[in-house]
Amino acid sequence: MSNIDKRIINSKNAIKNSFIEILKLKDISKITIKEICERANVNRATFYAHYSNQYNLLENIEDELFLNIKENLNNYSFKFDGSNTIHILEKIFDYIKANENICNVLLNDKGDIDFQKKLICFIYDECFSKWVCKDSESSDYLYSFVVYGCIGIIQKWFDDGVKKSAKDLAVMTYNIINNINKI
Amino acid sequence: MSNIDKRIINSKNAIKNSFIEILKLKDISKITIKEICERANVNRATFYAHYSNQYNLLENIEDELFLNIKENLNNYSFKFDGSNTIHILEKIFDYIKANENICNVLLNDKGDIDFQKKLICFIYDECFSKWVCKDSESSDYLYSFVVYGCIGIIQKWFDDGVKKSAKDLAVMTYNIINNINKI
DNA sequence: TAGTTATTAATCACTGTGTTGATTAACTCT
DNA sequence: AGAGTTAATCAACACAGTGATTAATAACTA
Repeated sequence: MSNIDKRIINSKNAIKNSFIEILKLKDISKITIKEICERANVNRATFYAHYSNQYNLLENIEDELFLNIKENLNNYSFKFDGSNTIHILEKIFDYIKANENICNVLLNDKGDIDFQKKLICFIYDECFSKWVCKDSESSDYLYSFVVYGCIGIIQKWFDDGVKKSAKDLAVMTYNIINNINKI
Repeated sequence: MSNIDKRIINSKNAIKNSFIEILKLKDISKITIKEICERANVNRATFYAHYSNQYNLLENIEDELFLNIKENLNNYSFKFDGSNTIHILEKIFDYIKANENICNVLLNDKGDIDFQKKLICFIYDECFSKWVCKDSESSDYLYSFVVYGCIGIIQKWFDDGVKKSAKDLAVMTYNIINNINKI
């Protein structure tokens, strides 16, 4: 998995870009390998050399984005102790906004909810769960409620054309979650 | 669209049951018309006489469930004024639990999120929105948060094996939403 | 029971799949 | 810059599922 060869990089990028564009137009289940390759000007055999199908390709793109978001957070020297949750949220939303083209496809209401869940769980675990008291009876349900609620907020954000600033969204999200956790 | 002919009823039921069973095992995009028909002991041409594809079939099943839930609510003479929200929620959850076989497939985390959204929006609009004050600035985001949050609760319910009673779930849901709306 | 109609089995052309082996082109490393 | 490596291409392949169409048959309604 060296991937230093320029040909590999080029092919993979062409395939990914083609796929993202088609994903804006139709559901992943309706996308064929054939049309991905035609748009990417890449032979079908080349696709199969790198990916097994469109779902595996999506998985690769999602993993990449997830890593990038994590890496981006590491650039800041945050303490994940609840003292600056709003700032962490703001940085994450900033990154998403800065990479709107791909994030829109992955995080809007047509995107992969499993990936969104994974992402939100990571954020929530980092930002909130450590300092939120746990009532064992209904805490699992509350957790599920909040995680899905956050997915709803982000999807709404994209539905709105990403007009709201990252900071505003961070403050709003923080307030809602903070209020809930007082139950 | 008379559907009085027993042959039609039988064919459609066989197809639906077969489909639901297969849907427990794999994603809808991986399901072929061929295998639905083989399991249903129905000719492929019969399938196409009633449905255009697996997605159209799912749509039919979803519409049917949605109607049934609404009809079920009409059996009770509720006032939708916020005075008995918990009881309405309980009846809905009761119905879902009573029809667990099909509801599990449609409402779990592998189910169709668009349908779940439609269902929750209906419930929320009936039970809550009429008597909740609207702050125009962030109310849309709050709405999206709550709707998705409720989806999360129901999915968690199924993930848990539907052990919690409908009443408990209703009370819990009511408390969370009620608390949020005080923001 | 007569008349209607849903279902069936057997076709059809077509599209996309995943793989293969030989050829060509592009890259890396010294 | 050149040798050796390897990725990409191309054509061909068998295969599976699609959606539609036919005539024959079976099951229904009234």
